[in-house]
Amino acid sequence: MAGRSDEPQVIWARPERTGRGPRPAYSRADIAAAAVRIADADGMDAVSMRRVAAEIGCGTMSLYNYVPRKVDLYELMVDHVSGEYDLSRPPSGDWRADMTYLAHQARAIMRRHPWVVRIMSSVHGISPNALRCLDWCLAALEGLDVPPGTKLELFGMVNGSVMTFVANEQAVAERGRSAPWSAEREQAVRGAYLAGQVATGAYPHLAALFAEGVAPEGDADATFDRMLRRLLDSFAPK
Amino acid sequence: MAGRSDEPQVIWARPERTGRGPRPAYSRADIAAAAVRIADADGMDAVSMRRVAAEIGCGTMSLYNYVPRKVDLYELMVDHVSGEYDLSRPPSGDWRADMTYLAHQARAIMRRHPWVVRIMSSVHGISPNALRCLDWCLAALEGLDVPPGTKLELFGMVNGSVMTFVANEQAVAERGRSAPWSAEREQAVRGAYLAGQVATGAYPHLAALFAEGVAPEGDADATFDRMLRRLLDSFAPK
DNA sequence: GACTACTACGTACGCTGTACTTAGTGAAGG
DNA sequence: CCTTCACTAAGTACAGCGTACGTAGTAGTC
Repeated sequence: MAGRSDEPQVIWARPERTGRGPRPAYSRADIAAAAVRIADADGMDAVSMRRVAAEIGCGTMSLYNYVPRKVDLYELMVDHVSGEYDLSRPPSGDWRADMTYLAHQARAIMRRHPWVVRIMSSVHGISPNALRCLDWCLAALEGLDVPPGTKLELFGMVNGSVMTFVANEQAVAERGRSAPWSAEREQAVRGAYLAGQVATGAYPHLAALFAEGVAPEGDADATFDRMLRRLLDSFAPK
Repeated sequence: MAGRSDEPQVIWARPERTGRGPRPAYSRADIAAAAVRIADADGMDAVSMRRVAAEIGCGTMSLYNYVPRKVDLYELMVDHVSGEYDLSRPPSGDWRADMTYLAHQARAIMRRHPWVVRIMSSVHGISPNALRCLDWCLAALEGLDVPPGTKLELFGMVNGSVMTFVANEQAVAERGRSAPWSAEREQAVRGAYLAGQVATGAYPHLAALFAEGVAPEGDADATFDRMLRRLLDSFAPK
């Protein structure tokens, strides 16, 4: 019977193996890896239960023995790529540097697996690799003299801000990719629309910004670091 | 023919009425209102093209004359609720207070329409009401002496952070709602799982946090304001 | 009045998540 | 050792999705 209703809702609270009956043919790691492979190759929309089952080589419904619901598959996927954090070296003692190190890795992971940002919000954040990451973070913040709750807030805000930032980056990058014509053409249409709206006079301050020639916003990496530095400073103003 | 491929990808760049042919029977506002009504009542998953079409009283495929793709419906929905921002009074002159005012409204809107956070990331942010909001924000930031690009960054970070915060709030609230048993039971299972993981000794610093008795995190409103204050301070440290 | 862009609508296709059923397997308890 | 039964594996089926496409009718433009 698939998806028993007296099971915990969180997949991590389910033991992977109960010890009774035949040995499961696949591991959670196998399944996660397969799903990640599909998402990397063909995008998140290509990740269906059927497709993942086919990828690991079992029947569609057999997959439900391992993954009771689709969202649990998301859990596995996010945990799997969270394993890409390199936390082998212990924190340096400079918590700002350590948090920056962590944030840069988070951004790198999200760039390597763009689909992560789409499913991250539906994930519980208590998967093994999430806890591993949190623990390293707490170690890094040992020297920071703030209440424990604030450390969790810091962790959450850094993660959230990185996600928001990358989501914006992706949105900008995506703008044209799906256009039937070239990206430039679509960008031009957007620009023309915006210019038209501004020209109506309904948005005077936005018009002023445009007239002033809004900054070319420079390097994305620089903007990212600036954002991050601001955020960290806000927790311990010097 | 529905969904012509030589049309702009952004619905806002499409005129609502071209002047040729029969007068459209419905307006974008009608459609947006209908979709919002459904989402408010039965959740985002209930918002399908069929259901929206039925709600406004037309055939399913007729809706595609107004809304070429599903994501465009999202645009209409987000713009519609963005109309709930009260920007009737001009900015006060105190940009921190004004941004706080804006952020509180954003949070209120997302609490009134929980589904917004799920679709907000797939939206372009150049809808009429988004521009109206941005313009008010720019007016509020007139007194802040930073480059124009930084003002846009501030707007983006505030919006993004509010979204992240509310998404977390919702995730916590949702944790138990979908459980077959009571929310407490599920919470207990989660807690037991976490305790078990911590007890393995794999997460020493997390264990220390638990042992120390992690702060009960107090009022969510207070946490929100603290987060916001930090963010604003990070743009203009006093 | 002819033309033509537009609205309106129904049918149909391929896909989704997953409830339910049946059969077989192998470790645990007596 | 043998019975028991929780477990794995798989297939079938269903309700619903987004939307491509074709057809018919309508109302502004030349």
